[in-house]
Amino acid sequence: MTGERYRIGDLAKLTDTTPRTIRYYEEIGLLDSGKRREPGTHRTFSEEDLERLRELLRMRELLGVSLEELRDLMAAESARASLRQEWNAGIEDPVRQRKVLEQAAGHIDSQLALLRSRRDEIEKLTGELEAKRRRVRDRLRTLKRRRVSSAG
Amino acid sequence: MTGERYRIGDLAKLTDTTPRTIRYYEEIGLLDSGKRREPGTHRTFSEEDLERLRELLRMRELLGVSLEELRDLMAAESARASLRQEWNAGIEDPVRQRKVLEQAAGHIDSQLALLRSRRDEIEKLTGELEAKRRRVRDRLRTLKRRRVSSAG
DNA sequence: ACTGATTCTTACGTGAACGTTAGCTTTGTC
DNA sequence: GACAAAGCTAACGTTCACGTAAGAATCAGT
Repeated sequence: MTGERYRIGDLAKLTDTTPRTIRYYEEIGLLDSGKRREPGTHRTFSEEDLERLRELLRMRELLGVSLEELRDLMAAESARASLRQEWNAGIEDPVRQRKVLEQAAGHIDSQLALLRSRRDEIEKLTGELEAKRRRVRDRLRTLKRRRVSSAG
Repeated sequence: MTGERYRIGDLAKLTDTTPRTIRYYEEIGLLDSGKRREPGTHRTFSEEDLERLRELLRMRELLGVSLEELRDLMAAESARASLRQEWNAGIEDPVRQRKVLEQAAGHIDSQLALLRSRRDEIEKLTGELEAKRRRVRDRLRTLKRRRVSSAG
């Protein structure tokens, strides 16, 4: 019922990072795996923790944002996580649920906006580069013709 | 005929950076403005230098690559620049030209490949996020219906 | 030629994101 | 319960990409 539990080294291998990175992310508040840990014991991670870490690394890699920006960006997951916790604890206040869900939706929207603007910039640059490549290829063709005509 | 010449401060304002950054880029070999500079004189930049710097900053911002990777990626511009120099100097060896142009085309292609893969990753993540947003919105709707029916 | 603004080189400082080391404790296995 | 493997905290080290400061030189306008 509780599912598998990963140790920090396993998690590191699964996400292709290092234990140090994971501890650091916890240190700056990107992961809260340490919160419900009994004092004097090792860290343990759930499947959800794994997914969150994967998304963190992906966003970071793709958008090149700082870890601080990332913390704000990923607030949606935290909200959903806290909701799930309350859910599991049996606290089912619909007003509170609405609030959390709306917050999550907002965060997801801002993530989407960022992704879209980034994609647009990339496509613009792609178009410019394609034009540049056409120019280079044109000049290569011109060069070939000239060689042929001078050789003929 | 030689066109305008910018001083480092002007260039910095035009590209929204600082003189320090420009000197640093020259220091690590991203810009070669210092090459043809008379000893004991200030740096001076051409329109082409401006364009190259703009592209550098753009690629860096968009792809989040390190300055070292950027140097390899932008080798196309260097090749084209060297070709133009030879051109202006009257050296018009078609074999050499072909080589340089083909090299430039190759570099542009690798830039394009990187941009495309990046765009694909972004679109994949976008799709996943949109699905997630739909799930959140569905739950919000469910929540609203429940409130209405319990109030009715 | 003077002068104020800009630039020069050299060198040390800085923040982010970890790497590495040291000494100790916890965990899985026989 | 012994023992190796992995994890823990605390602290210092490192790299990248510049920032900042100092003192001298150069440049643009008069």
